[in-house]
Amino acid sequence: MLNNSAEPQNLNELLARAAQIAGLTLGELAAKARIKVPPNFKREKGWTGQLLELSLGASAGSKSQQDFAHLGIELKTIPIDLNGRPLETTYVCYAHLTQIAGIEWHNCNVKNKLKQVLWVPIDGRREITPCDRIIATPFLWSPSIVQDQQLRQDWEELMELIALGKIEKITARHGQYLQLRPKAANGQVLTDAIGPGGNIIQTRPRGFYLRKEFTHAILCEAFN
DNA sequence: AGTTGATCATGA
DNA sequence: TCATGATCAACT
Repeated sequence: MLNNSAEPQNLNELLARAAQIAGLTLGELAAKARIKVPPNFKREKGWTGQLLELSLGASAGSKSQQDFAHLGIELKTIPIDLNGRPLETTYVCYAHLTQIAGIEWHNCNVKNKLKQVLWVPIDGRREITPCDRIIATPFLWSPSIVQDQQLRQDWEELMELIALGKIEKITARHGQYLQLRPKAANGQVLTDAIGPGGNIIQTRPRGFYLRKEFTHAILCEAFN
């Protein structure tokens, strides 16, 4: 998907653009971008996120940093139901499983990614065809002191297990707000990780995800 | 293979 | 019914 939209030069420009797409369907926004909407997301799972990047002028190709790096803002679409509840967990970033010495909460990818997020809630009910799904009101969010602490606690617990070579003991049930789950093209993909004896083992790549409970709280305070 | 964008689909 | 574990696509 090509990025033919100019980057917003400042925060107001970005927020103004975001406000303008509220209420549109994905079909209407796709028409503006001159791209086709898939009948479902069985194959193009990240299509909505890419449409929004394109429409809001996110800097494409800039990996491992925020979508709007010059503004320090990350863009996240989030599928919701009629009650405004999240339908899916939210991917944050890839989890490094080796060479984690020196990585602390204050300088980790999770904290950096979530410093400022432009959330774009979208009616994601599966009974509605992607073309007709309506974009709700986008809003800017930064973690509160409490939220930062919640994420930090889970992150530190997970990272400690990883550092102790217990990656294979970690399941998605760990962490109250932040969880670790497989993140790869398929189950055959392997990457290095720390083994039980401090040796290097092969395991499935993992990613950090925000639980629905956490994002629901974010949505609630935004629309209370 | 790594990392981004995520949702799918099956077992519990 | 729903979360976990698996998977899909693009790009590097």
